[in-house]
Amino acid sequence: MNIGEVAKMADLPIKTIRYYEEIGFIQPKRSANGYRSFRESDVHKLAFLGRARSLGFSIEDCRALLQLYENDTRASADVKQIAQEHLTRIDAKVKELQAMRITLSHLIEACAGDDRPTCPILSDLATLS
Amino acid sequence: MNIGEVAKMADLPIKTIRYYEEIGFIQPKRSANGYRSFRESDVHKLAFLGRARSLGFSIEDCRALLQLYENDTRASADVKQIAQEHLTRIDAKVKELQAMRITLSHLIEACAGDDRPTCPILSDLATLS
DNA sequence: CTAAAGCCTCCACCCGCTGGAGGGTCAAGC
DNA sequence: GCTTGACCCTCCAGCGGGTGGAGGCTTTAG
Repeated sequence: MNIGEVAKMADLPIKTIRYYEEIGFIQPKRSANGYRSFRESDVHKLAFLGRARSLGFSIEDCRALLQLYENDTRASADVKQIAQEHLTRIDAKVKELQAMRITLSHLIEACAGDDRPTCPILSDLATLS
Repeated sequence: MNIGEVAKMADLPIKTIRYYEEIGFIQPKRSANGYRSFRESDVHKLAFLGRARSLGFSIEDCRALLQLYENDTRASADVKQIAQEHLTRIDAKVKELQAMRITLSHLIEACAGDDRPTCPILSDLATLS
């Protein structure tokens, strides 16, 4: 399979697939013309990576997950730990964003949003903490 | 004032202040020895920027906000619009993270997390969508 | 035979800093 | 006067995770 077909099957941009090869996620062979030649298993790996990335796992998490995926003697505890740590990071991020959200929505509510210069949003930003 | 003092007052890393000069947020003069020489107004601007950044505004948002801040004839509507758009982006991000969170927490719950290789997390990731 | 589509490599860029190398300057203590 | 250490400077590289484009092959369709 050529890269274009694989890109459609794994639902990933061509550039991303080449990048994933560069960082060692896959090692497709080359045809005589220099084109990458992908196997079914590459498509599976790429789909796996795409799904993991869409759940927000970092590239390094993906690398670890991929290794576990390919390791028959893995312990599910190792997978769970990676996922758990990632969930913790997500929760932290959500909290951070929600804190911003609250402050911001209060400021927006307080702002007249007309043609006058007085603005509680700017006043807040200008406040020395 | 030298950069170190300013960094403490505005609660920003020195590197960040130099970067903010580089991208045109401030234009401190130079002393004879080549050191940056900051005014009170620079400290105010930097604190403003720090606060805006901590609310998640992008650098380009900050640039616009700073211009409005310094413009006596601004319309608060312009400020409000920037804030509103930013809030919308935050909401989108929160939703995205929460969707990940839900999927991920279900998978984690379903995973035994022991020394056996069977793992619903990996099974899910490997599922072709 | 030609045009378009597809593939290749390589390099630069995005954001918002951050770290480090390799240096000059200044204030305090001896 | 000299050293030490804290400051300051510039310049370059790198983070994550790709993305865009230039410039050039190859393959395929008509």
